[in-house]
Amino acid sequence: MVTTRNTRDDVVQAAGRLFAERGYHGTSMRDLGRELGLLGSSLYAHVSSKQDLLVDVVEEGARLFEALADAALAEHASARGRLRALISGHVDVVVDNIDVARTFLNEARMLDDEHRSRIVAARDGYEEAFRTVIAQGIADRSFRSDVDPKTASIFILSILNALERWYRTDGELDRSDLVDELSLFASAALG
Amino acid sequence: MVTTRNTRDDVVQAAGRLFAERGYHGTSMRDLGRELGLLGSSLYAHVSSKQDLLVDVVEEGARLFEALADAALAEHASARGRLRALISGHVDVVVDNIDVARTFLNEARMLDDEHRSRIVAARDGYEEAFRTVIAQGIADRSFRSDVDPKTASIFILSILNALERWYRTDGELDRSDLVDELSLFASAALG
DNA sequence: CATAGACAAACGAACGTTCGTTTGTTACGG
DNA sequence: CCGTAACAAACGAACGTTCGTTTGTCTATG
Repeated sequence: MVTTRNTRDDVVQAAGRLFAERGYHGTSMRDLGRELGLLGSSLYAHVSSKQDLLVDVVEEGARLFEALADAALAEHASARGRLRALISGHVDVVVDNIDVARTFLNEARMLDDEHRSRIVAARDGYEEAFRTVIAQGIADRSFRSDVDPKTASIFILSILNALERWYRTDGELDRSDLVDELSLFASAALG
Repeated sequence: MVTTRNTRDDVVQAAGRLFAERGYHGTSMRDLGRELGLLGSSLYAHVSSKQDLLVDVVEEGARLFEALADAALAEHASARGRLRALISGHVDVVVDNIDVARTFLNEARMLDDEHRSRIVAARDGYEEAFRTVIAQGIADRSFRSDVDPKTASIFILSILNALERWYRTDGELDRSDLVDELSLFASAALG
């Protein structure tokens, strides 16, 4: 018997998995218990409410994306370098934390008002990183002058945020090919 | 008192609105009844189950996208013309049927296996229209030869499918400006 | 033209089930 | 042996759905 007892992190991770697959409202505490081999009521030894679990998963997602943006901007100076780092980092976050990313992207709206507004702010900040980098590239003539940084950043983020809907690590396209395709597409679009 | 009685279409439309806003599992029959000024139980004079409502809304979405793709391909011959028609038509469908589109895009996975596979097939067919048009443009040298029609079609559709998440008719960007921005971006990306 | 019958829409109460959560108790690991 | 993880049972509320009945409207017939 190598089975150990469950920790809070086990519970949060399993919650992320089920929230990603079935949605927050499509997942019951008993479902989650079954996933971990225990009763639904036993989960309350680890968390104080179902909503708490959603908060934990979504805020972890927010932290991952914020950290990636900070690192990308710190480690690169040119607009093209920064954009590629944002894209590559985003792919890493989604591929390595698929359940957290899916829950962050699709279930954050189920949060109560207070927590949701914090997440919306984080998301806005993340989008701003893209917008700023694109504006930088327009200013230094790396990118075309007729692109609108606001819509262009939304478009590129739309592509990145949709990855969770179709990209699977066991498909034909490996991670670095995906980053290449994404960077090529974005680069061409920005001129 | 100008109140009239509700029809089945009223119920389906209200269901689309709530499913889009709160998700299928986040909407109860009593919520839906309240939206129409009736009791939850009264809805069963119009539909036979909650799942039926989801089927109705999602299949309407599938019909709208299929019809748009057929029209775009029939009315244009060139790759660029067809792509712009696909984009413009997609924007029309999303803007004019926002609740249906959101439910189609986000809640179709809540369908039972049988209905869901029909919807997945419809979605695949829709994506194929984009892929074929891009391949056509590569073949006749309208587009760059180093774009992959498969990933490019996914990327463009990712942008279009994300519209429901941010585009609002009361914002700064009107519909034709949006279509221009989208077409410009896609055109530039494809070379 | 009046009226009885058919019909659709809605009600209100209740069904059995599941929901999130609480409580009290037991067992196991450090 | 203490503390935490888990159990088992139970709570009240909400869930989707069914039932018998009422209401209002349209239509066919006498």
